[in-house]
Amino acid sequence: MTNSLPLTSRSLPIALLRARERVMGPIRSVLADAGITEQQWRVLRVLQEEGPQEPTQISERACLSLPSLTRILKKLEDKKLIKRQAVEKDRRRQIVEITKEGMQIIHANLPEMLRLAAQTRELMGG
Amino acid sequence: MTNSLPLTSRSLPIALLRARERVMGPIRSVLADAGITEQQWRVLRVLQEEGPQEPTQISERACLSLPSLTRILKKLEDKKLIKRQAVEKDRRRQIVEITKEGMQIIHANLPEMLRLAAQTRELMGG
DNA sequence: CACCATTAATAAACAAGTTAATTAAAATCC
DNA sequence: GGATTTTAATTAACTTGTTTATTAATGGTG
Repeated sequence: MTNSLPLTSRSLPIALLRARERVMGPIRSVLADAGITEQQWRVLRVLQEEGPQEPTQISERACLSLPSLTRILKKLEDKKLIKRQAVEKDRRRQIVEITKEGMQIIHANLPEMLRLAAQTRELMGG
Repeated sequence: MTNSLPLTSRSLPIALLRARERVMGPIRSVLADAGITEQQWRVLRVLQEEGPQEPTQISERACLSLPSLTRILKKLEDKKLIKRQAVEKDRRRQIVEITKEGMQIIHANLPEMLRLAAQTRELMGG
């Protein structure tokens, strides 16, 4: 039961999978208690850090495809963690913004999430 | 457009996502031409390398949860790429085996897949 | 202005990940 | 031997990933 990830020829993709699971498992657990998913957290975090922005930009920042983001925004809107407003100049666009309820979730979980991120850096050798 | 992955504080999980996509994108493309998915390939590959075995063992080797594996085995069976036989001594168990058709898919794609794996090692710094 | 290409967002279809529950067979324990 | 626990596999419900198609608005060009 070592901490090193095997990087031999054919096990490489599997090593990536195991590393991902080792990192994301505890993160999912914390977020499940908060009632949101890993991807929903990423979207909220982008909005909290960088302010209101358009879906295309969010998808780039949060590393989510636009189709996935569409669904996620719908769920976050249902939970009232974000809100949207139309852009007048270009009616194809919209601006997404985090709500007060969304900010509360961020503040309640950010310290623990940062702790887990630090732990991850350690796992990966800094 | 550098090749290095940013490992700063909060971007770490996102770096993992980007690395994963950079690695798996080309792999998915090759396998799509062969008519199977990344996970189906992993299952076939385990069976080809290690011989017939039980689902629990496959799930460990291929890094798939048992529920996911159940579905994947069903699809591989429909495609006639694997076959199963019951275990007499313990009727909860079964033995999964790759078929000739399954082996053909392996042989047709293994060289290119190994090439991509080598490329991945290089991307990750060997 | 009309036509065509481009862009932002959404929708649809399928495969997989995750968690929790369920089924059925084996093993254990009294 | 019968009740209980454990184990292998499956099922169910929900969310996301991926690809392709679609909708609607904008931009550009003749």
